[in-house]
Amino acid sequence: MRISARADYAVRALLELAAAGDESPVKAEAIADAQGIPHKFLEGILTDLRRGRLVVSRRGGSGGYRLAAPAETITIADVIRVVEGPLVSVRGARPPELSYTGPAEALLPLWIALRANVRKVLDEVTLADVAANRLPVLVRTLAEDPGAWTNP
Amino acid sequence: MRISARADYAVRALLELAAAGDESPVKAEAIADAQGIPHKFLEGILTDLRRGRLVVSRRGGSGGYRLAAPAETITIADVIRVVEGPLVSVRGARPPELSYTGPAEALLPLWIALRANVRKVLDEVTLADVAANRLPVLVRTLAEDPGAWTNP
DNA sequence: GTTTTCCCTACAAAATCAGTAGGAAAACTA
DNA sequence: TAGTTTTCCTACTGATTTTGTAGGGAAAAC
Repeated sequence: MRISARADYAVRALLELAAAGDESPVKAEAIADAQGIPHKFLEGILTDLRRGRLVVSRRGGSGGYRLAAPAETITIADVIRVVEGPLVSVRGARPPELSYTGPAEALLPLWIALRANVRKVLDEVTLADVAANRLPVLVRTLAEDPGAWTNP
Repeated sequence: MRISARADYAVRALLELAAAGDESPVKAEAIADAQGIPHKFLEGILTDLRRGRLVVSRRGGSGGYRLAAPAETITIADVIRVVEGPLVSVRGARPPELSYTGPAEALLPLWIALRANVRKVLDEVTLADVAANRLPVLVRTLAEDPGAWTNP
């Protein structure tokens, strides 16, 4: 289960916009520099985000990108869905589209539960939460468990 | 965040072994037929599972595969780690290896929390649980929420 | 009218995914 | 011992996805 570079970059780009506020747009190159993202690659990602209505853009001298909605209303799950598609998929299909037989029958509710627990984190955290370093209590609790940081 | 065909097939193959019990080994072809998995592809997966010490094999007439340990002691996370590597990775790296700057700093604890919540499901469910359709209460509860089955 | 910046298309190397093919080695059976 | 069965090993292939790069066109600001 991997988060692609596209998704990671998309979230970081939006966090820069969330931090910049609503006064003036931020240029793609400024975002790329701030977060160390290849600038032409980022442009493609920003196009996806615009088509997904998460950002609005303006061209010209004092142009750039702004969030299309308040940072408090955009969740991390929203971002991943725009750039990566479904949050969780199994063999390219969403869990409800799968069918299992024999001893594997209970796999379907398992994948559903997995997706539910992923949503519990990504659907609850907004860009504003991350940018201000104020994660919801549930998420803080999960992250504060010492075992959560050890590798296997 | 996707579960690959390899991982899905691996879990289903092991569930067939869990259901078969310990008496006699199950042939690769029998597993492939039972679960509708391409047989030569499955052979490669079973090799991984053997190298990962999740199954043992025997050749010849009455050969086949058996679980290397009781089904109650092998978790779904174990299986995914053997065939896919780390449970959750971001841009190919495990969360603790990442570093973020500026407004993205709180992304690291977020990915850690995400991984922790994935583990809460996959580390707690064993092959025996799924094969017998007796998922742990936590997982049942997650899967029974009606909203968990709706797509976006 | 010039500059700036987004916007669009096309391309491409590399990795991953999902298999296939053919046979060698080992174990069992008779 | 000979023959059958099944795992085990190596290699290969085609499709898709990922992660970018290159070059220029269109709109907006100044």
